[in-house]
Amino acid sequence: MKNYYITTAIAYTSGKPHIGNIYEIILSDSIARFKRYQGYNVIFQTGTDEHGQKIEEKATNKGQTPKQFVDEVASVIKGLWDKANISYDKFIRTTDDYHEKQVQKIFKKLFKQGDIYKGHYEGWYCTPCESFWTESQLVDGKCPDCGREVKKAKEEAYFFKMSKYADKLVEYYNSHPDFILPISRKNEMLNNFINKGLQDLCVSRTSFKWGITVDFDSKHVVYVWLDALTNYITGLGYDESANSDEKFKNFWPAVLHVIGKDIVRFHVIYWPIFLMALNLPLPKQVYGHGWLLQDGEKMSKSKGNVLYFDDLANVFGADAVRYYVLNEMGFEDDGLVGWELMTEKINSDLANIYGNLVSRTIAMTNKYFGGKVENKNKVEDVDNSLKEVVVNAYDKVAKKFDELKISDALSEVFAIFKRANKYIDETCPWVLAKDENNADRLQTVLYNLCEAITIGTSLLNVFMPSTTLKVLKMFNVDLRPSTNIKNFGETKQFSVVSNAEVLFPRLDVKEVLKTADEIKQKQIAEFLKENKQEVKTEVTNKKEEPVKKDIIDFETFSKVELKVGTIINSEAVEGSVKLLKNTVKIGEETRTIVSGIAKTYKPADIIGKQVVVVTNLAPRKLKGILSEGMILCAFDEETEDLSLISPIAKFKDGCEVS
RNA sequence: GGCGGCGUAGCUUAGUUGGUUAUAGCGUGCGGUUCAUACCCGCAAGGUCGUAGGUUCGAAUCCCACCGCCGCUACCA
Repeated sequence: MKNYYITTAIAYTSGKPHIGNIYEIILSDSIARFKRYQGYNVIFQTGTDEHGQKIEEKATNKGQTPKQFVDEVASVIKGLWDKANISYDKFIRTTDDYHEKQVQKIFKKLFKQGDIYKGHYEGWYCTPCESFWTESQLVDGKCPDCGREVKKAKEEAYFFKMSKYADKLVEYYNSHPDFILPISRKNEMLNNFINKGLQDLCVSRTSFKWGITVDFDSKHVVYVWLDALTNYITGLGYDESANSDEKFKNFWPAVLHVIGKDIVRFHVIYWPIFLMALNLPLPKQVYGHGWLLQDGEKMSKSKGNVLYFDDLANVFGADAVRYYVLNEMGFEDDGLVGWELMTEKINSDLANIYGNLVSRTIAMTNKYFGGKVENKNKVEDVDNSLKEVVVNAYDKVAKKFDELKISDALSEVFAIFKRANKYIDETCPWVLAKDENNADRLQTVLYNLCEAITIGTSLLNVFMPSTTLKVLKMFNVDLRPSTNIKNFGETKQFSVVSNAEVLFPRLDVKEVLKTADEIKQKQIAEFLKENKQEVKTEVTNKKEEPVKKDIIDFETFSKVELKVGTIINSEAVEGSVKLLKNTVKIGEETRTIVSGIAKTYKPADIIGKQVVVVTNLAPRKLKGILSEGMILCAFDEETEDLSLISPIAKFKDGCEVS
């Protein structure tokens, strides 16, 4: 029997996951179930990523230890996974002791063999937040989290030599064209990272404590990706000193890592390189799926539009929600979720097509034959076109699974039910029932329907595990295994329940929206409670309006030093389209200021012009040139028109603007 | 700004070695049916295939330009 190891990304325990997060788990679950159905020996692993500064902070705010905090969240997550009927074989937590131990060993090994070295992390440091930011992360040259001043700082840190393995990585990409799916992601990685030269990755932190300690240098904590990514091997019982479990030996490398498109980079660059350094085989495939968007926008608590699996499942049922997300998300694109969309889709596919088919078939079997039918072999031409669809379904579904086109696989299954509904119309059982002479033909027709439903439902099981078992029970048959899923006529006799339970009741959109609104109000209320008076405006403004900046007092404003200056020289910055390097005379001093105005102004246009300069702005390097200040401009967001701001009258350089 | 992708019916979307009348689902309209969860089946309407050029006997498909949207990334102070 062949082994198949599939993983999801591990969920970050900073809060309750929303429907978009759990989509990935449902997707992986249906793949894992299908592989088991095909006879593979499957290990399906999921779990939680529990370290990091953010969690440390959240715990502190709640007056808990980080461990208490993650224990709570992890159990919420596990509960959700269970509610969604996720058939994981292994649920790993990065706080599990065997994981922590191996991460420490791995870190030490990589350090000893020289892949990890000690250096300095240079960046902009925000003291109150205790965090480092890169130049590009800064907002207005300030801390993106709290908006306060940052200063250049150095922190001792460990780095991983990425570039050492770049060639080998590219080689692997080339020899495994399906390694990264969808293919567009691969090009992004090559163009943006690998071809431009890989930067060494910082793999330790000293700015917070909640993580796995570097055991030979306890000031340091292993940085998140080295910690989190290794879960894929530690979960199988990997041991750095060659005492790995049998499970690891049999199941590594993973056949498939299912992840969100936002973390592709970590899985197709850093993770393979870590594995190379450990001298382990690389995973066969990494699939970066799209996102579920709430009516086209990202979910946000402050808008009250975050959809949670349990809320949805309470309205539609867990299987119906699974059906919706699996059907909605394509292979490459993002998908849409929303209460109205879900109601419509579930009504049309599950209630009308599938549920109603089961219902009418059972009703007729009871009405005409007291609930028992067998194959009387009174065959007509129409039967064959029904059978053809049913018998071919399995191969089609399997092919779609191989291509990871899961929503297409689902459509192939539904083709059976659609064909069966048509078959009823073609055969008109209620007409046959009027003539005793047609009894055998009528029974054959109903038998064919029961058999088609049995096969279709067996295939549907990997998508909707619980409802499908209910249906099979209603027909008093077992799930048809893959070994004879193509044998139409396998069942000798059907003996159906006398009263078919309604599997998927039709839902009224208005009723659903009423419930949705209640949930939304509750969510907003909770959000406001958590965040007190903050961001109230965000809640009421549904449409994106230009962000109004906060009112500042005079004192804050007067911190900004503005002066009149004259541009005495200006030249284009080599290799840049937008930037001009200007020399500005401000009173006695002259400064170099780089500005993004080259689209509007040529150097000759502005030499000699007077401008207003922010003179106490932290210097910043742009395209390698140190820019000491900022020249004020008016800017039209829509037209991208731009104009320098000058004093109306010729003025003395160096004068203050206030 | 760089690299990549996309733009097809009201909505979601199929469609490359260029080749009769350009898919399919939802929604809409009409008809049929009554076993069924007012469901199912059939038919129809609806498209200048983003815009404007070019190559060709022939372009949704290939080429060029432009407009719009998206992804990654960057020097957007």
